Amino acid sequence: MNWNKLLCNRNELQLLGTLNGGQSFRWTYNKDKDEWTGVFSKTVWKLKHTEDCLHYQIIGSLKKPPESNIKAKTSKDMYKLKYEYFEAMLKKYFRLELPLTKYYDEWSEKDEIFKAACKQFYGIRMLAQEPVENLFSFICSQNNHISRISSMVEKLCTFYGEEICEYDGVKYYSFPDVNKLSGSQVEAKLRELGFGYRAKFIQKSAAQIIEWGGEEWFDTLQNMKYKEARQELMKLCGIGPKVADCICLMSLNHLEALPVDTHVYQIAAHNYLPHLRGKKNVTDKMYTEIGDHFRQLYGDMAGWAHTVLFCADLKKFQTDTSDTENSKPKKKRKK
DNA sequence: AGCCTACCTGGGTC
DNA sequence: AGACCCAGGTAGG
Repeated sequence: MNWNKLLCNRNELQLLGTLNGGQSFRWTYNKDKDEWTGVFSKTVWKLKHTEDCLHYQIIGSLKKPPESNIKAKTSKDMYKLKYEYFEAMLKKYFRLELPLTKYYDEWSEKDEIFKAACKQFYGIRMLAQEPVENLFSFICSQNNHISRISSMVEKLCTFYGEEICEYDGVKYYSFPDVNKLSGSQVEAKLRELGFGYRAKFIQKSAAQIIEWGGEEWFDTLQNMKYKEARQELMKLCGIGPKVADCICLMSLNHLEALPVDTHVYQIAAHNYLPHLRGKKNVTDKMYTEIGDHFRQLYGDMAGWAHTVLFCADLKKFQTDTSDTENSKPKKKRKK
């Protein structure tokens, strides 16, 4: 199979931070080959980044390029059509039309802390994910570890998605459609699979979304103002302020949405809002204050900027803990 | 409105 | 070895 490629330098895209930074849970890295394998848009992708190009392969797909009007379809024409179609999907997923280096410069100018943090964390992109996958993945994320979230997302795909292809002895599945998750037996099955109390949230939210128009409901959310879309999402069972903001930011194109979780709270309290230090948990009031602070600082793409900071705070990306340990919560020992 | 606490589960810590 | 704590939170009181 041939690699296709797109011009894209390292400052414009870093695959590690973007694909393994807690936005999507479906990418795996092959260290020996320096390749990423993952699924989005019912398509299995393989990605690799060299100095100035993003290389990609289509391993398998349930999607078909639209029929063209070209009369003489040579195999070369067909090949070209196919790859134009998939390349457009890839560009959209990574938002490659947006000039990231320019944004980094702007955020650096507005904030010295960002300027220092971003050096090691160049090329962190906000993916344009599919709302359905994004929503159900982040229902799974609550009060949970990334390793367990990933395994739960894979279970959803294996049990309720469609098989796309088999490659190197591994079967790949699409993320399920909403109606597949809305069945009355879904909660019991997910409980059995170890989803815990999230099982009910998934089934109830899916049923509610179907009632409100299915996947088209997400289109209406995209066209709303951020705050309105957020309010609508929070009407679903299992979606609170944080997950609603994740969905707004990651799949509804509301880039000012800024999810405040324990990490972001720690960053904010340590570096920006000292009066919030030492609180036991994030109240609604604090949540709003932290979000508004960053929106005021970075402007209308604050959520993207915050994701870069979030990445810099994630333990797995830290090569040296000495410069960041103060941003970590102190271990409490209770006897 | 704003502050508690229970909640499934699995991995890490002491 | 066993009882904690904690994890990209949320619903219900």
